[in-house]
Amino acid sequence: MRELCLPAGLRPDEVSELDRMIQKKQQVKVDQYLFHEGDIAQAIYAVRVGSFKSFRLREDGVWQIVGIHLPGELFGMDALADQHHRVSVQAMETSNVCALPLAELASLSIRIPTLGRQIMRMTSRELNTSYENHELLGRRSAQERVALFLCRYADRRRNSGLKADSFDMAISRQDLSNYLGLQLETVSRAFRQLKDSGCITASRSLLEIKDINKLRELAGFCDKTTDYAYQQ
Amino acid sequence: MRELCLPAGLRPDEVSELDRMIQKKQQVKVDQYLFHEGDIAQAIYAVRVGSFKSFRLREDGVWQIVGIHLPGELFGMDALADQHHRVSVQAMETSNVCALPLAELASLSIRIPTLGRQIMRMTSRELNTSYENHELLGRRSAQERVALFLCRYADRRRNSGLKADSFDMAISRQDLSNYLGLQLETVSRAFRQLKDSGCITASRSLLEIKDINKLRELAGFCDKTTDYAYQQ
DNA sequence: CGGCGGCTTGATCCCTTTCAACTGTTGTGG
DNA sequence: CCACAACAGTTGAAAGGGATCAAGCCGCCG
Repeated sequence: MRELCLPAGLRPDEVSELDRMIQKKQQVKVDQYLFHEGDIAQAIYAVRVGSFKSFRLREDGVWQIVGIHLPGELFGMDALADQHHRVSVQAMETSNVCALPLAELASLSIRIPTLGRQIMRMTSRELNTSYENHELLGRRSAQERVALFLCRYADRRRNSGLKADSFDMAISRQDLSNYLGLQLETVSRAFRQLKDSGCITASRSLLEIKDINKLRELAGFCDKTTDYAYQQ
Repeated sequence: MRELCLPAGLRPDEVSELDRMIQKKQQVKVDQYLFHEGDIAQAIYAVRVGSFKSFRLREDGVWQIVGIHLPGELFGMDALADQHHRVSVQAMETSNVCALPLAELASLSIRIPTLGRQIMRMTSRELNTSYENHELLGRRSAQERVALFLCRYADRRRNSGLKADSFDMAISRQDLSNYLGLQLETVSRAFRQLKDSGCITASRSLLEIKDINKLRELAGFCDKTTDYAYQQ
């Protein structure tokens, strides 16, 4: 827990109190569900290792991925409105999460006001990410979407202290295309263009960013994420 | 303030304490800014009357509307992550808001824990709305987007206690098309199809929903918003 | 090795965009 | 009160980009 951003800003004794509260540091496998849409919420979750996807399912079986969660980020706050989850969450690779049980959270956040504010901050951050996704999907070409996604994905990895110029994307093309509102084949073609223009190399899942500036340019330059960095 | 959903769940004395805190009940005109992207946050806002749009601006002058706020809803929580607003907000018609100054909010929410939780709830709700927007933009035809937008817009009006079957949309076609990630002309044509199929009538800004079921059907049926209503 | 699944590539079609003209409404000033 | 400009929205025709359908490729695992 200590390496997560959640405890940032807490006093040492508060951190250890929080540490005791953490129900379990679960190990989860690929495709394992943390919870389903409609479930009564038990906890919110902090990613330690790996990555997760949030998605909504329609009656006709069509699903839409609406969020991706990397180490250091929180998810499950969708249920804080009415205790019901509005998305399902699945691990995209072998991962590791902390579950923060809601029951204990309520009492604890009275004793540690900073904790509640910290969760509020992380939720606000997730809201902004979702707003950015809206921007990503609104009136952008396929190439721009993919390039912009890669830029932001790399940025978020960097924020989480992970390698950002060469890494293994746990997201399948299937999931990525769904997330970006495109067809699988279209994403594949966009990758080809990016490869041909020399700003990335990509095999099945290993991605290498060769020229971040060119990538940003192809993304339709609009990334202000580093203008005023998130404080924690 | 009393008619807003924010005080719901508070004790009467807490409500009056909150009432005293409310800085001012501002009257705002069309296109008036509440704050700009990048601003240091002063407050979060509760809509009393009218409607607002949140949007992000790119360096090249292209903007993207990422949120719409109706009476009873809160906005400005985008700044709770790091005190900087990540969107700009403008009134879409003559409106009325309560500003909840952040400075006082911090101290007050310690005395009234319910208040903080209520704001958390509203933020979670906004997050879900944004997730729904992602779903709206991902792989949907123009007609589906417009129809689904109208369904949800009507639902949200109903939740706010406003007329939901016949009303005046303050959103211009320009803004609506931007929000939906479509071209102005495309939205116009989608409206025509919806009119021709008999589920709505629409003049410049007056909209009338004649057949909500047919509208839902054309939206590609996927609206689960009433499955488990938001508790307040 | 053989087969499966994930990904790539190609060819065609269709929906949305784009460009352009038009309609109708609002509002202003003579 | 009408003329006119300015603006918002509608409609049409043509072009382009992504979707769709269909093969083919390749890495992986039994």
